[in-house]
Amino acid sequence: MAAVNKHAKIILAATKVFAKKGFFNSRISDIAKEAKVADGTIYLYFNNKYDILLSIFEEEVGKIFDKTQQLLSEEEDPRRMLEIFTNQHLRQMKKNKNLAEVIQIELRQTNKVIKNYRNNKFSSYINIIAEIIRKGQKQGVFRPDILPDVAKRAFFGALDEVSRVWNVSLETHYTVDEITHQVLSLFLSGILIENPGKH
Amino acid sequence: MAAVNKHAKIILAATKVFAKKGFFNSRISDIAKEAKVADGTIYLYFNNKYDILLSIFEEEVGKIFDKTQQLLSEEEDPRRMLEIFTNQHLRQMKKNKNLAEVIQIELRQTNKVIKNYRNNKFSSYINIIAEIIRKGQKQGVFRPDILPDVAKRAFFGALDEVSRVWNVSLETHYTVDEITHQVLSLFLSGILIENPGKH
Amino acid sequence: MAAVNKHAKIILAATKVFAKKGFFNSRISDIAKEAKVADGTIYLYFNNKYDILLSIFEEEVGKIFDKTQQLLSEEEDPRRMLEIFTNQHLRQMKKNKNLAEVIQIELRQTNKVIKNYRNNKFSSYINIIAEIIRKGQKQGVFRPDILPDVAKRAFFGALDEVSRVWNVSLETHYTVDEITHQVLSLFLSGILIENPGKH
Amino acid sequence: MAAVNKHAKIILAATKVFAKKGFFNSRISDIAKEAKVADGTIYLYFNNKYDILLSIFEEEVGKIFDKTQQLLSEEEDPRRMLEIFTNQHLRQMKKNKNLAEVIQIELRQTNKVIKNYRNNKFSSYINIIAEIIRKGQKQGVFRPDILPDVAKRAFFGALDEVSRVWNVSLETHYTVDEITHQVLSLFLSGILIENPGKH
DNA sequence: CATGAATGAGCGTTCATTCAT
DNA sequence: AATGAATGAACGCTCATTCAT
Repeated sequence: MAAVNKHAKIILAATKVFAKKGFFNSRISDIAKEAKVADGTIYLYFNNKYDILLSIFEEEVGKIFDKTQQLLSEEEDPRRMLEIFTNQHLRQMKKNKNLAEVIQIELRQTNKVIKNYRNNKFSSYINIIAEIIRKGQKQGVFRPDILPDVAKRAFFGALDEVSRVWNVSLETHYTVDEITHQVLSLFLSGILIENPGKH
Repeated sequence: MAAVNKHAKIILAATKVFAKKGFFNSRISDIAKEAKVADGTIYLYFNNKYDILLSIFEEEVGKIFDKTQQLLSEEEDPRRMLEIFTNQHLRQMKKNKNLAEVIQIELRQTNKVIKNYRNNKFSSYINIIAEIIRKGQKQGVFRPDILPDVAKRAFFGALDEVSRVWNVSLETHYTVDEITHQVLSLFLSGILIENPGKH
Repeated sequence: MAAVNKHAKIILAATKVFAKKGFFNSRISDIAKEAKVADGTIYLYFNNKYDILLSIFEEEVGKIFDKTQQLLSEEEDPRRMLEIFTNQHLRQMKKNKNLAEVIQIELRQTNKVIKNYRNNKFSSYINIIAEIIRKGQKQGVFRPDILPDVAKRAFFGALDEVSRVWNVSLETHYTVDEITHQVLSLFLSGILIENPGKH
Repeated sequence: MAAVNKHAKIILAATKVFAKKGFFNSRISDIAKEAKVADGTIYLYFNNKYDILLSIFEEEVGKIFDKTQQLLSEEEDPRRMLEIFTNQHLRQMKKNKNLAEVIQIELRQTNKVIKNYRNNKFSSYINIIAEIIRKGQKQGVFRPDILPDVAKRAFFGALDEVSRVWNVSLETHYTVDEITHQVLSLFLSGILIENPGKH
C-alpha cells in the first residue's frame, strides 16, 4: 500500500470520526481503527492529533475551494456567481456531511490557533464571497453601500447555519435547490415585499 | 457569602474560562481559581463539568431571551422588530464577549446532546426570529414565499458569524450600529440594486 | 436531646451504615443522615471516621462480652458453658445483623491497627472460650492435649463463618438452636461415629 | 516481556499490596510500582481496580482448588481426605501469606458482589469439604446427623481463623503439622474426653 | 515502513474534615 | 452544642505519544 493511500485513508477516517464524536471526544485509536492502521502509524503521517484536524481543513477545504474557483471561472454575472457558490457549498455540505460537521464544529473551537483564519484555505474560501460582491459593485448590480467583508461573513454564516440542520436534526425536508433559492433570494432581494427605499 | 452568589460567581468564571480556552481545554481548577472557590465547591452547585456549560446556556441565553422579548413586546412593526432583535443581539454579544464565545463555540460541539436545540431556551430565542417573520407575512410586509424556519437560521447564522469577529480578530472596526444596519439592510432589501423580479 | 443520646444515635447509625455498605464505602454524610445529625456534629463525638469503627467494636462487643460473662457466671459445667456461649453468640449475631456484619467484615480489614486484637474487648471476648476450655481441662472433662489458644480461634472462626450466612445468602433456613446444636456437637464430640483412639 | 508475564507480575504485586494495606487502602500506583510497570499498563490487563481483586480470587483460589483436588483424587478414606485438605490449606496459607490475607480480608468486604460466593472458584473450594463429609456419611464413618453445608462452613471458618494468626500476630509458634493435628482432632473426635452420648 | 504494548502526565470528581455562624 | 457550606488533598482512570521489535 502506497504511502499516499495511508495518508488519505487516515484523513478520511479522521473526518468521519471527528464528525461523529467531535475533535475532543475522538480518540487516536478510534481513527486508527477506522483507518485500519495501527495507532503508531498515524504518527508517521501526522505530527499530532491536532495536526490531523488542521490537515483536514487545509486539504479538504482546499479541494472545495479549487472546485468552486473552477466553477466560477467561466461565469461573469455576479448574481449567477453567488448562486453557483451557494448551490455548490450547500451541495458539498450535504454530500460530505462528515466534512460539514468538522468545518462547522471544529471551526469554532480548539485552541484559537486556527480561529484567526486569515492566510489559510478557509479564509481564501470565504473571501470568494467578498470578491463576488466587489465584482458586482464594480458592475453596478450590487449596492455600493454593502461592506464586502461584513457581507461575506453574514452570507457564509447564513449558509453554515442553514446547512447544519442536515447533520443534526430531521426537521427539514427541503432539497438543496430549495434552500439555495431561499437563501439566495433573501440575500439578493431581501425579505421586504416593497423596497421603496432602494435606488 | 450567600449561595446564590457562589452560583453566579461560578457561572461567571466558567463563562470567562470557557470563552478563553474552550470547553475541553478548560480545567475545573481553572474555573475554581477564576471564581476564587475551591474545586470541590463547584460540585456543590453543579453536577459535573458539562452541567456548568448547560447552565450557562440555559441561564444566560434565558436572560437575553427575556430581555429581547421585553423589548419587542411594545413593537408591532415587523421591520422594526427585526431591527430591534438584530441590534439587541449584536449589542449583547459585544457587551458580553465571553458569553458570545461560549454560545458560538460550544453550541457546535460537545456530545450532540444540546445540538438538537429544540425544547430549550436557545431554541426559543431563535424562534423569535421565525415569529417576527410570520407576523410580517401576515401583515403583508414580508414576502410570503420565505420559509420562516429556514430564514430564522440564515438570519441567526449571519448575526452569529458577523459577531464572532469581535472576539477573534481585530479586522473590524465597525460599530454595533453600523453592523446592525448592514445586516438588517441585507436581509430586508437584499444586495441587488434593482429587484425587478419582486412581487 | 442529651449528648449521651447523640453519641448512641451515631453509633447505631454507623453500625447500620457500615453493615450495609462496608467501612470504606460508607460516607460520613451517610452516617450523619442516618443519625439525623449534621456531618460536623459527628466530629464532636468522634475524632475521625475510623474512631467510629473502633468505638463500635469496643462498645458493642463490650456489651456482648458483659452479657455473656453474666450468663456464664452462674454456670460451672464447661460443656454447658460452651453451649451457652455458642447459643448466645449466634443469637446476638442473628438479632443484631448489622453488628455481626461489622464484626465479620471490618475485623479483617482497615489498617491493621485493630487486627492485632489483644488488649481490647474483642480479644477478651474470644478469650472467654479459652477460659472455658481451660476450666474443662482442669475438671477433667476436656481433653488435655487440646491447646486452648488454638481451639478458641477454631471455635470462634467456626461460629463466625456459620453466622455469616445469615447476612449474605438465603441458603440456610436453620434456626439458631439447630445451628447451635450442630456446631456444639461437632466441637464436643467430633464428626466420627466411633472414637476408639480417644484417651 | 511477554504479556503473560505482565499479567502475572501485576497479580503478584497486587496480592502483595492488598495483603499489606487492604484493598481500599491500596493505590493503583502502589501496585504499579510494586510490579514495576506504569500505572496505565495495569489497565491493559484489568478493567479496574476491583477486577484485579476478583482476578486474584479466581485465579489463585483456582490454583489451590486444582492442587487440592489432585491431592485428594488418590484418597478414598474421608478421614484422610479431611486431613489432607486441612494440611494442604494451612500449608498454602502459610506459604502464600499474601494470598491468605487477601482471601481472609477481602472475602468479607467490598461491595457484596462476591460475598455470595456461590458459582465461583471459592465456592467450589469450600464445597470440597461438604463432599468429603457426604462421602464419609455414605461410608458410615461420619455421623449422619451432621449437616454438610453447615459443617463445611464451621470447618472452613475454623481453618481460616486459625491461619489468620500467621499474618497478624506473633503469638503462635506452632508448626503447620501441629495446627493440622489440633484442628483435625477437634473436628474428628471433639473436645470431650468421653462421648457417651454418641450414636 | 508498520506495529501496538507500554508509558505517565494529567484531570474530573469525591469526601473526610474544618470552622464561621 | 450544632450546623452544613466550604475546603483541597487525593486517586482511579484515560489516552496522546513513544519506541522496541
